Amino acid sequence: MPVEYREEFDALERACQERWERARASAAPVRPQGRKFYCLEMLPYPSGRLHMGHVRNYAIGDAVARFNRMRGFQVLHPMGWDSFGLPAENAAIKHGIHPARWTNENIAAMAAQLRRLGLSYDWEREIAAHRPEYYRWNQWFFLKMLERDLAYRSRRWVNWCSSCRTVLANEQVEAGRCWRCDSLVGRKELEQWFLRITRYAEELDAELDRLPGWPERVRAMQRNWIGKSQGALVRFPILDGPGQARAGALEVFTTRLDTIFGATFCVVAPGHPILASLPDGSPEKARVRAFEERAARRDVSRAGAEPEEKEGVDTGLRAQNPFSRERVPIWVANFVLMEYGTGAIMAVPAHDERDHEFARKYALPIRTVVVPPGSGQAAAAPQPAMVEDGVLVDSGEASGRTSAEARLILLRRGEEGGFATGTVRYRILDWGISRQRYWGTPIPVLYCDGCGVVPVPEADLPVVLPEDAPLTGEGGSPLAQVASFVNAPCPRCRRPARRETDTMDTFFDSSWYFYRYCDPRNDKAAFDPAIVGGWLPIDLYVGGITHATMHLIYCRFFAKVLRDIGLLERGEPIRNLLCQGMVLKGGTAMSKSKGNIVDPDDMVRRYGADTTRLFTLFAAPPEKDLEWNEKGVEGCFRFLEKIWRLVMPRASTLAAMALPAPRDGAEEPRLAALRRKVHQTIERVSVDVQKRLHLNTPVAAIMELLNATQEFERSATPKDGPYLKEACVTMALLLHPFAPHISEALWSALGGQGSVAEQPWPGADAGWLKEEQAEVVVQVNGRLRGRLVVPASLPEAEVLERARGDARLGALLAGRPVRKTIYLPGKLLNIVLE
RNA sequence: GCGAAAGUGGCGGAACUGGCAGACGCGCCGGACUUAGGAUCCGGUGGGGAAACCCAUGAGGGUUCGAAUCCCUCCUUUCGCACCA
Repeated sequence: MPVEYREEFDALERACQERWERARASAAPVRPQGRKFYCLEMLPYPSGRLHMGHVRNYAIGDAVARFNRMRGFQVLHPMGWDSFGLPAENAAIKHGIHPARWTNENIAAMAAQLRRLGLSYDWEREIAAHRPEYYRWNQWFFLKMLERDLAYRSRRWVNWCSSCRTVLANEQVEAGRCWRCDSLVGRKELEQWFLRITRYAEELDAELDRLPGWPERVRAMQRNWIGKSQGALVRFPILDGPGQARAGALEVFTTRLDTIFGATFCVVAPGHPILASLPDGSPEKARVRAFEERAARRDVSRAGAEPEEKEGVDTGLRAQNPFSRERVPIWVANFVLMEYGTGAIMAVPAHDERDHEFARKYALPIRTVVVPPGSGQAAAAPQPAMVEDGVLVDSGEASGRTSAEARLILLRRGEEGGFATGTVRYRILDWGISRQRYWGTPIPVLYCDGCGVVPVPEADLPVVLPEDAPLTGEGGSPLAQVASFVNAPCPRCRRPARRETDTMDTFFDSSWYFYRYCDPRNDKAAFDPAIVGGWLPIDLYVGGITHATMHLIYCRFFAKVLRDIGLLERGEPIRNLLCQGMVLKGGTAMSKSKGNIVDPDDMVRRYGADTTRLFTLFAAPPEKDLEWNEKGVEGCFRFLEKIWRLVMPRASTLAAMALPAPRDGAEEPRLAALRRKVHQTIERVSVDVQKRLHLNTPVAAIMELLNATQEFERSATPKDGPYLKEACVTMALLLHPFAPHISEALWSALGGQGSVAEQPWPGADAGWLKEEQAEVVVQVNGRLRGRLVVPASLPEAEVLERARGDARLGALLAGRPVRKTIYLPGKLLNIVLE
């Protein structure tokens, strides 16, 4: 009695994994020769336990990696750890475990889980962000950016999470709440290090159009985030204010210069510098100050929430519309943002909803200057605002022109007059990277009373994170309390200086790790550009959609910086991006709080790695959410059991046989049908994985082949052996990307030499893909009326004759003139009657 | 509101360039083997109809010999952005 799969899978999978490891089956060469494929999955945070989202992510990547290895590519498929960050520090505060120990133990546990899944990583390239030999290059990149004025220090209002006691990037604030702990985000003013990502805003935006291998929604999200908008800066001279006349001008940004003759007032944001010019002691100043204080208070908890009621006060300042020469009031109001544009706007209530709402509330004038094309002069103010482009009225020389023309005409005039400039603005802000945290990369600068900000010399890198910082969760940066770290001589003057005590945002770590994988043990440089040049770009990057705007913008920014430094050839590191869907249970994401977690270890114990992986691939296409279904898992397990039961009892017999010659069996329908199915399956699996990146349909195709082979086997005689063998061997090969362990067992049982992983991917024989006897679908007036089995090459006229000869079809066609026919050879005949 | 994606059996999903709707799996129904079956194997399974046929891919229209697929209008869901001037 042969061994059942149920009893065998665990030992079998472990044995395979040991063999692969011993044989270094997944090791990539230093430099690829010939065709290369860089297959990458997003760097995980070592939380300590794998979840199903990880398993799905890695099963997808591994299927693609194994497939391409068999296709003869040299595949780089690495894995590592995004091992700096808050949870390690929180664990230290809560349980008194040192972050390093916690992190290392978690890495060991998760690496063991990954190994048990049989993922084909080149573990010799493993990296971890918290190791000095890695983060030293963070520091080196930071120094390079400092040299190029891409890193700078600035005092700025930042998002402050009082629970995590740290600064958050805008991207880390979701609807006014901390992306990790979900508590309300406040504001605080701090000296921060920034990276000048805005210098690359234009390129980051423009190149989105040249990333055809990226999902449209990710590109849309990035476009939105970068927020490019074309417009003009217009200077409104200040005419007078409370108590006195004054010089100067208010600069506003607008994308609707065509509406400028309708600008009946200006609005500045709270905190706008012009407000400081109000004379102390004036009632206007008091009014404005009171308003600003109210606005600032509200700002703290409302960031990202619903827009609030528009409010403002008249500053008493008056400016002149440089186009219409009209005198307009300047207001301060809560709906204008200091962070965007110039922090000041011209308000055109007739043609902007927000301005309209504000003007109604405070009874400010509303003047129509754009009307829909074809309508005459509009007298009354539109209600609500008419925001679309149209034709201008009451706008001087631009009257009668379209909005688009008017924008050009007015801009030219403004430029000639010296009061307007065409410009482009971006919503994206510079990337604040300072974190008041311990478990991160120390920022390599010192502060010297004599020399100011002094970078740590390259030769002194890495600035190593001290081990003994007090982690209490209170106070500012833990490093500030480590005297032996803080106090260091100034590299320039040698006098006592203080080290920077903030650490880097961990997105810095993950912005360049995929270069390091190419050259992971280099201790002279972050990487050798020649080696990286051979492997990049990443041919497939698989990860969650959650990183669409943060990680995936930062790493594009890094690529451009590294290109400009001369380390990279290209500024876009990722050719194809696959954002896999979430793994759900009961319609929602698995989470501890919902108690709906499915434990990967548990699945592997009960069904094995192959089944667990197979289910995550089979149940849904990669980019869609996947609903976990235990019955579906059992279905996948049954599939592997069936193939096992088909092959194993016959394996030794089949192993002794030869495969059939290329055209053998062509005359006998049973044999031909099986061979055709074999080759059609090869074709389907190959095309779906390679061209469409669909992994559920290839699995389904192999299941079909199994069903066909089982049926064939039931009526098989000993002389059918070679054909049965061909089907079984093909299944063993095709299955390898999806269920690699069982494929090895089937392969060697069938007499295969070496590992399946080393076999060339089977090619479909074109001769078997063509059906010789084709089933032609016959339609009458576009409706399905019958089928005919005919030789595939039969001419149209004869197919029509046979249709007439068919009892049922003949009856339908009899006596009715044919207007025309449409014939797809071997597939379909549509007979259109009068 | 703006942007993106998606609506197909009881469920997950398939249908590549417009050409047999529902592959494959789950579930369900029936049968075989069995002391038993929640194991295994075989058969069936969109709806209506005795049948010929008819109806059916969110709704309605259109293009076409032919539409799940293309076009228009609308509805719903998910995601992202949201006072960005």
